[in-house]
Amino acid sequence: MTNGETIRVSLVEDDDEIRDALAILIDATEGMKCHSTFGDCESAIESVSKDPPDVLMMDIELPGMSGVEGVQKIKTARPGIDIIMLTIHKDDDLVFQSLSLGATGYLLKDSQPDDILRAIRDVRSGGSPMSSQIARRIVVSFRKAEKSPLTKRETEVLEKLCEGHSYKMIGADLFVSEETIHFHIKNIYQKLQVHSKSEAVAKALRERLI
Amino acid sequence: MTNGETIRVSLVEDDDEIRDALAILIDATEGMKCHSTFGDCESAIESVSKDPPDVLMMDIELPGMSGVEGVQKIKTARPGIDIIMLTIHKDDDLVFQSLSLGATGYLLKDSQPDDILRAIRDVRSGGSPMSSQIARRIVVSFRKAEKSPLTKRETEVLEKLCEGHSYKMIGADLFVSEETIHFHIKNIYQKLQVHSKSEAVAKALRERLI
DNA sequence: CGAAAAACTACCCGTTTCGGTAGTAGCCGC
DNA sequence: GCGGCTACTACCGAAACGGGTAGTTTTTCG
Repeated sequence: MTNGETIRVSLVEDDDEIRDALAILIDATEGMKCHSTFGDCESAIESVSKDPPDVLMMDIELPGMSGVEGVQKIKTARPGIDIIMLTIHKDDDLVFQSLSLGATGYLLKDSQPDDILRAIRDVRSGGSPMSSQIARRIVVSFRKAEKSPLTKRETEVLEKLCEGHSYKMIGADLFVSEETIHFHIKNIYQKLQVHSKSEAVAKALRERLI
Repeated sequence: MTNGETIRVSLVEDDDEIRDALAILIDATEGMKCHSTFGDCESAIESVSKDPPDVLMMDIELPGMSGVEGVQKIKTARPGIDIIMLTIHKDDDLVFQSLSLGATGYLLKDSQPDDILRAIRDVRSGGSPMSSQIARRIVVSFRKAEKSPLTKRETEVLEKLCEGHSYKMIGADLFVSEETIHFHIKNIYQKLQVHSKSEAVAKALRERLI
C-alpha cells in the first residue's frame, strides 16, 4: 500500500478552489503526492476501490452521498486507507459519527498548511489528528458508568447474563440456587426498567454498567 | 466547584522536585492556583474528597496505590474533578486504562511549561489533551467492525434483539412471520457461535457488529 | 443461464424465562 | 434496636425460546 517514501493522497471535496489548493499544497510537499481528486463521493468510491491511495481526505458535507456515508463504504472496500475528514465546524456530531464509522482523524478546512501536512503524516504514522474537544467526547463515551444502580451481587449476575449463561448455570457459578438467580434478575429488571435477558444485557453493555 | 476565574489544581506526584516545580509553575500563572499537593494516592483520596480542586494532576506510576486505581476512586467520590495523568511514556497501556476509568487527559512529564498550562486550561474548557497516538487507539476501539459475517437481514434482526424485542415483535416490525425470525436467529447463532439471545446481543455489542 | 446465497414459511417438543406471590436471615446506619 | 436494604429460597402457570427438520421463492453473481 505504502512504498515507505511517498504518501499518496486523494481528495474528495466539492469546492473546486479548496480542492485545487489542497492538491497543489500536497504536490509541492516532499514525500507526498496527490494521487487523485473527486468532486463527489460516488465517483471517489468507484475509483478509490480500484486504485487506492494511502490517505484520503474527505469533505464531510458533500452534495449527493454524505461524507459520513462515504467513509463507511470506502473503509469497507479498502480498510487500509486512512481517512481524514474535512469540516468547517470543529465540534460536530458528523465528525463524531465519521470517526465511529471508520475515519481516522479530521481537519478543519481553515487549517494552516503546516497543520494539514502534519495531519497527513500523523495518520500515516499511527496517530489520529483531532481536536481535544472531540477527543473528550470519545473518551467520555468510552468510559464506564461511574455509578450503577445495581448492588454488587446483581452486577455479578448481570455479568454472567452477558456471557449468555442460563439461570441454572449462574446459580452453579455463584453457589446459590437457580431460584435466587431468578430473584436477582427480577430486581435487575426492575432497576433497569427492562423485561428480558437480552434487553438487560443490551442496556448493561450500552451504559457500561459492567 | 469552579468560580469561573481561578482554576484550582491539585498534584499527586511522588517525586518532590517535579511536584514542587509544577506547584511553582501553577502558582506563578494568572488564573491558576495550586490547591494542594500529595506524595501518594492514599492521602490524596482522603483530602480531595473533602476539599476538591477543579483539576487534579496525577502521576501514573506511584508507590503504593497506582495512579490508575486512584483515578477510579477519586472519580467515583468526586466526578466533577478533571483528572490529568502524568506519565513518562507517551504511548502506554496505563494511559489507556486511566482514560477508560475516568481520567480526562494526560501529559508527558517532560512537557514544556506552556503545554502543561494549556492542558490544564484545556480540560477545564471541555477538552481532552492527549497525543494523537492514544487518540487513535481510542478511536479504533470505539469503531464498528468493518465487516460482519451476517447478512443485511440478519443484522436487522440482531438490532431488534438488542432492543429486547421478542420473536413476535420483530416479526411484526419487519412484516414477516414469527417463524421467519426464528429462522434468521438460528442462522445468527450459527454464525456467531452462540446459543441464546442474550449471548448474541452481548457478542454483537462487544464486537460492534451493530 | 445456472448455481449459490439469502429470505421466507412451517411444525414439533423439551427447556427456559418471566411475573407474581411468599417467606427467612444478616448487615448497616440513624 | 429497628427499619431498610441485600441476599437467599421456593412454587406456579403462561409465554417465549432453542434446536431440529423440511420446504419455496427471490436475489446475486460468475
